[in-house]
Amino acid sequence: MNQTPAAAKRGIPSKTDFKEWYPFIVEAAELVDKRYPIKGMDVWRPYGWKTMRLIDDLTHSEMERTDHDEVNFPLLIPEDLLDKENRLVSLLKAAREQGVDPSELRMEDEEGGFAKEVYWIRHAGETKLDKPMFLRPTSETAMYTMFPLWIRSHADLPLKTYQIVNTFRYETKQTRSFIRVREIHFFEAHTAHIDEADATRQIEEDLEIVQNLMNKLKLPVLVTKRPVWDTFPGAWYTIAIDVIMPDGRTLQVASCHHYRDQWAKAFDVTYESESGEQEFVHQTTYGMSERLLGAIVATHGDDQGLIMPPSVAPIQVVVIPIMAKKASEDIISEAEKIVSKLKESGVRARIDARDIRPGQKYYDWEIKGVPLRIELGPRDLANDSFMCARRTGGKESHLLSNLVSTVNKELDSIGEEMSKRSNDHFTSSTKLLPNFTLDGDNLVFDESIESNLVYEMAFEGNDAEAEMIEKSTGLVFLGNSTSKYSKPETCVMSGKPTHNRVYLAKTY
RNA sequence: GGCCCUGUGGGGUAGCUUGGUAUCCUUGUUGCUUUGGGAGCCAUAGACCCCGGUUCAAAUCCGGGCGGGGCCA
Repeated sequence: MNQTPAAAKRGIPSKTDFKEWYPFIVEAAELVDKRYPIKGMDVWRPYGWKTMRLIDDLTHSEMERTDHDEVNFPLLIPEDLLDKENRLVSLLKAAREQGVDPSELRMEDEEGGFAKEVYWIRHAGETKLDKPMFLRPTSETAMYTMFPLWIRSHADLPLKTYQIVNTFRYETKQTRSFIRVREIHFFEAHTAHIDEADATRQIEEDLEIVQNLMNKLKLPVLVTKRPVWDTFPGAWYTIAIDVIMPDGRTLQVASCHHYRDQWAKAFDVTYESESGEQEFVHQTTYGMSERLLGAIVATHGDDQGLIMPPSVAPIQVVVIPIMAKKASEDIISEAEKIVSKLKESGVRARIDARDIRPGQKYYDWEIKGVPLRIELGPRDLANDSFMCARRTGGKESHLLSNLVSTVNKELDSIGEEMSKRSNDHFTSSTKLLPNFTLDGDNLVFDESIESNLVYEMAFEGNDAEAEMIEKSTGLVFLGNSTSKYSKPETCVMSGKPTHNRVYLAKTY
């Protein structure tokens, strides 16, 4: 592909070569430093960490809005609690495979859950620990050990908690910054409810929160109920939120689990109802991670570097003084005034007064994706104006007297342009599954299946039919979309009328 | 989980087949020049992943570890 001179200068690969582009850009924009010598554990650099903190801020305020309380649990969990979880997961898995009610099965010791991907602590100094501990891969077991102590009566419900902490999973697969890591920057909300219906309402609230966040981050998403065979065994059902990456593969950026009372039974989380009975609570969880940042990088970036959504850009406006030999002090002091005015009005702005050529500065801030650049030189000063260059393209002069309102308008229009671009990509990446004929267990398609697209179809078939589709296309079922067909469509396999809109994709 | 490839200044690379003096670009620093509104030039700094083996001699060959990348289930 053609590279612009700017991209060639910095050695940025073309975004069409996403496998090269992504790892290059996360380091070149100084989000992370991958040179730390442990696989899957990158160092967050200030610019990347600030961005993540701003994303977390959006999460915090959504949690606040919906009356969740923040907690902070220990990183270490004793071994016996994992056994408890594993027994539960094995039991539920077995029940699902045999198609029976979990309560009819006995709990047996069997490997399951996260057992194979946890980091163990077996020594303290030279001393072997009597009770080994592990680093949390997620906090269900830690939290549900405490929930019974906190929940006594129906008046204690609903209990809505969350935390943003690091969790650890020993990934054996290839790791990728933000997308697959071993130390995860994890958001997890855990709630307990009086009954199944109230837990279901919680899931609905979670999905509303997801929509609010994604609107701010300018990320269009697929919301699907995962197929049974792909649901976490501890969950009754899972709703997942996926972003379509530039190569057409999907990335799961959030998920909500409805646990019903399955975990409550394993951890004995009960409350006394109004009628004085001991009842099990119904629980949900909602999780997200730095994958959100990965999705932002991948979705919005271009051949020149990142483009940060104004809502989470650590620097929304950078002011570049264009010096002239005689007037440079005037120009710098005027540029500083602009920055402080913007800061007062709540805009994240900074000056770049380094003694290097302006062109170099432009490259630096473009690669970091600063949405708006203000240039201030002698010509502008003479006209009481400033130059405004959008990272999404375009550059105009505006009057200094309208500084704050102009900047806010420009930031809004950058956000709109980003939405438009990401929606266009989303729309053009989704296609109806082509017609096919059956040849034994194999589907023969009229048109070839593109690996860089997400396919949509009406589906009401069984697991065997789903497997045939997966094998023939090389894609996997994301699940049933939460936005169903308004009128019944014909199932591609069984021919039955159905409202189920199903998505197929290659996944990360 | 299985198989394959790979590791050279801060970043990207040549050299490895056939063992002996490490190449070029970029970045950093310094200086010059330029109409400081997306320049050019001088000088300078900086590297063979780690441990072991073979050898007079290892970036190069062999083994292991760690790191990186790819493919399959």
